[in-house]
Amino acid sequence: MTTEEKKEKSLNFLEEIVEEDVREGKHGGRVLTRFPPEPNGYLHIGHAKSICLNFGLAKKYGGATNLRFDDTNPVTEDTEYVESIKQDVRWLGFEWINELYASDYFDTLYEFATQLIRKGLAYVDDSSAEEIAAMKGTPTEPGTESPYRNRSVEENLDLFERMRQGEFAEGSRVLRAKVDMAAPNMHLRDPLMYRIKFAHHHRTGDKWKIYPMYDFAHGQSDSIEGITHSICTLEFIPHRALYEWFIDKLEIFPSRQYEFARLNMTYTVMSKRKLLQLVNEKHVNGWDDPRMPTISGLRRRGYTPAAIRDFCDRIGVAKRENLIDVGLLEFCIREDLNKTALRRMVVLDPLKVVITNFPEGATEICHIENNPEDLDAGTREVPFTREVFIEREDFMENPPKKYFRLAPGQMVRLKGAFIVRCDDVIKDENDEVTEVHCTYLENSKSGNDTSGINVKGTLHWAPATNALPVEIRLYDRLFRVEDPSSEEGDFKEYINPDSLKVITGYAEPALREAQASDRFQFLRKGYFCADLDSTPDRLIFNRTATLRDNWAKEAGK
RNA sequence: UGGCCGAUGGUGUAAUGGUAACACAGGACAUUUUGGUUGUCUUAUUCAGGGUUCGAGUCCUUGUCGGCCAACCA
Repeated sequence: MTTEEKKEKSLNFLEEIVEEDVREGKHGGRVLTRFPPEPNGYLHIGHAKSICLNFGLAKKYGGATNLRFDDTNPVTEDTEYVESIKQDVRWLGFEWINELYASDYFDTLYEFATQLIRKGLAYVDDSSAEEIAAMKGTPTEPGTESPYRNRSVEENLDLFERMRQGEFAEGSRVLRAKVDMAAPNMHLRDPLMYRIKFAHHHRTGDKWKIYPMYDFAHGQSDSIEGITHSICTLEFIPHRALYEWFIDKLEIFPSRQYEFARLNMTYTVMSKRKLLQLVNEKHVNGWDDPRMPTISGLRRRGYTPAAIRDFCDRIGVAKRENLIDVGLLEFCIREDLNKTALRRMVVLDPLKVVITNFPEGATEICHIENNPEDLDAGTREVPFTREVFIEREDFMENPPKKYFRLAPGQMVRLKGAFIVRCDDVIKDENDEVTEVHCTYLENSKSGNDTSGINVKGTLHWAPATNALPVEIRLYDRLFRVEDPSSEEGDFKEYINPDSLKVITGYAEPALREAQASDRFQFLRKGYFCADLDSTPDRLIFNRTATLRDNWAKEAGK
């Protein structure tokens, strides 16, 4: 992209805000963002949108980005997730300036809380969870004040300190902010700041018996780090008033929160809870199952970081709810791989073709380009023999009009080799075609074709004699419906039972070299990626995406 | 029936008071030794009514529709 084109692309609303802040010299023109995952699950494509936004915004305006783990709830969080998150962010191509943890601030946060108590803005409440919920009121009715709301500063300080010491049972007391029990915004009705939990924390161990809530951790963490623009999703809009209340009362660095609409995508689910369920209930084979919308799933499926970044760029950023067509993601990976993936020929559903006029035992070496989009990728050798496999669907005994493939009396080119004509069809007792007999045109070899014959169709093929069997995993969308979450009943009822088909394909010899995570275009079949479990003795390929298929559309009409 | 956020082609995103743009998807044609790629063309009176204005997708107002908010989750 030239600078001129870049300049012409209009800014999204967050870029406008940051650009104006920089122009006005807010915070001395400094921009610091943060990506704040909770380490309780794997990152998905929706997080990728947030990552691209946070890191992209900072980079564009000369700033930097912190990676901060929002680890304030020890019962759901784990270091396993910390590691996967770091790996995924790096794989996407981003580097943080600081690796931080909300738990690093537990001491400071405790001090902040006592400040609020001293100011008469926080109190220890002995009510039970049920009582607190009942006193909260409803969106249309104001709440009622807790009987513990007006304890003295001294008593609150004492009780809070004893909560920290672990003197009280879990759930017996909480620390609440004293805001406004009648506020129309429910989050302002004396929100909880701290709860008692005797849980082991993945970083602070057993040091703490009390843990801060999101609302008393996130904004303060932003402020401590000097985050200038704290970007989150729409559901946090009602939290913003509280975010600002704490910063105001504590008189700390004024980070600002901005909200954008999270990514939703067709034929999948995006909530961590639902993804966890798919994993736990074995509907998929783990977080990195290639059908999952997780970063690790997409990676295993064969997606490239560049394609995912391009996708995030194309979907844009706004504040309205959206449901992005998964077809756009597929477009992005096809566009990337079309330019870079080496071509190989693999027959997924073999039909034997005997070239009756080709000498038995003979081999004709064909030199075929590795990538027509990139001639620097060179060529490879493919041995042509008397017996080859073609795709079963590439032959029809009684073809419809406009069928350019093999049929009795019809001619096609075998890619990079010869033109062949179908002379005979061999069938078994069930009337199933078992073999097709052809003759080849000796003077039609690719590169020095003097036959003068032009054929409409070119088929991929593989030599049958020393065919290389490979395992192929054909992935399809995980759900049968566009938006499983909005359907009646349990979203799992809409799982696509055919989302994975495992077959054996027959490959040309050059594929033998494939290493795990190598990506290829299997000619006319799609993009495939050697699976993590693939070995030289047992090659396994995951289908990343099919090719566009205009014939399938035409035939389906 | 409280508060907040939003509404532009099938899907997304733009147009920042001056006559709806771009991408994907869909359709048509051309090119092609991948029915791939590529190229050209094509698909909208901006949720509805009222108002301000010479002029409104944009501002005001009312309504409609959608989303979010009453976890000791984040």
